[in-house]
Amino acid sequence: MPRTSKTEYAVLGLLAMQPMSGYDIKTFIAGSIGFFWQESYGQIYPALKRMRANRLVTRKISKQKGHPDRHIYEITPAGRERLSEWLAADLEAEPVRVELLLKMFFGTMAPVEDIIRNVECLLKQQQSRMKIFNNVRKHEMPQYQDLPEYPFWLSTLSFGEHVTRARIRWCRETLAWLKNHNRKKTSRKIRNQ
Amino acid sequence: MPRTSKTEYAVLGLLAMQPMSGYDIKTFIAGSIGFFWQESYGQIYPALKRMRANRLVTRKISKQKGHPDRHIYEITPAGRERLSEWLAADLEAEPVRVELLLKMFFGTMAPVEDIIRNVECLLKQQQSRMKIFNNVRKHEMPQYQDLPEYPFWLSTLSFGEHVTRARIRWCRETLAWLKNHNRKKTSRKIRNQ
DNA sequence: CTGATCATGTAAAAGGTTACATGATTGG
DNA sequence: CCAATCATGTAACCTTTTACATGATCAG
Repeated sequence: MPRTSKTEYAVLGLLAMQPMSGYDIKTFIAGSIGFFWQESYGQIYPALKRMRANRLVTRKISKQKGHPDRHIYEITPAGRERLSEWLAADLEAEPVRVELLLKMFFGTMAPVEDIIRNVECLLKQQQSRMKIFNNVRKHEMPQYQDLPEYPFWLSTLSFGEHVTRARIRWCRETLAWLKNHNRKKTSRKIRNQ
Repeated sequence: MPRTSKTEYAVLGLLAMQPMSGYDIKTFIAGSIGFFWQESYGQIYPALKRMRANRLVTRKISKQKGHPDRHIYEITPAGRERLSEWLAADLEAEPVRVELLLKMFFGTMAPVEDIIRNVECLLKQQQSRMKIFNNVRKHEMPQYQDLPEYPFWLSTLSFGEHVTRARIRWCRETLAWLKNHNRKKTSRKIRNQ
């Protein structure tokens, strides 16, 4: 089991759905799995090159007038094999880095207002995420209802909703005590004057 | 506002608590913020070197018998300034990559058993995380109760609990339908024989 | 006429992990 | 006696982002 980069698995998976160009892959990712996975051209094109050299994909060139040629990549049986191996393999624990929690941990080193602003910032990020999820669930998901992929796609959305909801709740709770904390300090200051 | 690497902020924050060696920093991180932040020696030592060159920290050498000398780093006023700037700065949106969701998205390309195993794997990871949180909350946190840092440290723990609980719930829900899905397919197979 | 979209890629830089090199002490 | 702990750091490697280079078309 050769340890291929995760980018290659993402690309193989998409190509297993249908043949695509590097450009298509980028656009497709942004419009579907973008909320939990992203890739840049600097990753996609070299990955396609490597995988072609390793016979996991083949390439066809489709000429166009005006626009540059499209390089269409197709997955090979060896590519599907590699994809299956990865899908069957056990999940490794992923390291996480949450910058806001680092700031919270050092919370006493800054004015409470700064920490409040940071938590509010996370809250806004998560709320706008939630709005997107709501929209996708109502207006985009129904069109896939009859595909066999539908329940799997829905489950990725559901994961996003669960985690985002949890983060929003934490932000609200945290803001409540931070503001209380702030109020107490302020009134103490006033008393001391 | 020069954009320093996040490692430097983590290190500055720890040094603002007390002077430490690179080794101490590594050990401290593992035993406190390890669940949302990790650093390797390959990051810490070069960061200390850079920051010393930039006068954000100073170094004292403490001789020991038997063991190698300890290089104790102390934060400077310029270092505290840099730390404050970061604490006050707005949070940037962080890109995320969740490998399990990538697998879920391609769920129809693998036997359901493989997907089930993956979700169970995540569930186990999250459950063992939750056990650690429970332990920390009951047996480690109380000793810090009177420190001004206490509520901030507790809030980082609470974040972990919220998100982990959400992920555990998602795993349970997802396993329920995956197993149902599997049962239906199996019985169909049996009928077709 | 200006900026977005279509379309390919490369190169440099940043960020991070793992392995290496060194070597005494301490606990099982 | 062997493995872990203490303690410093570097080097090679892998991954990822951002900037660059090129250039036509199309919508406002």
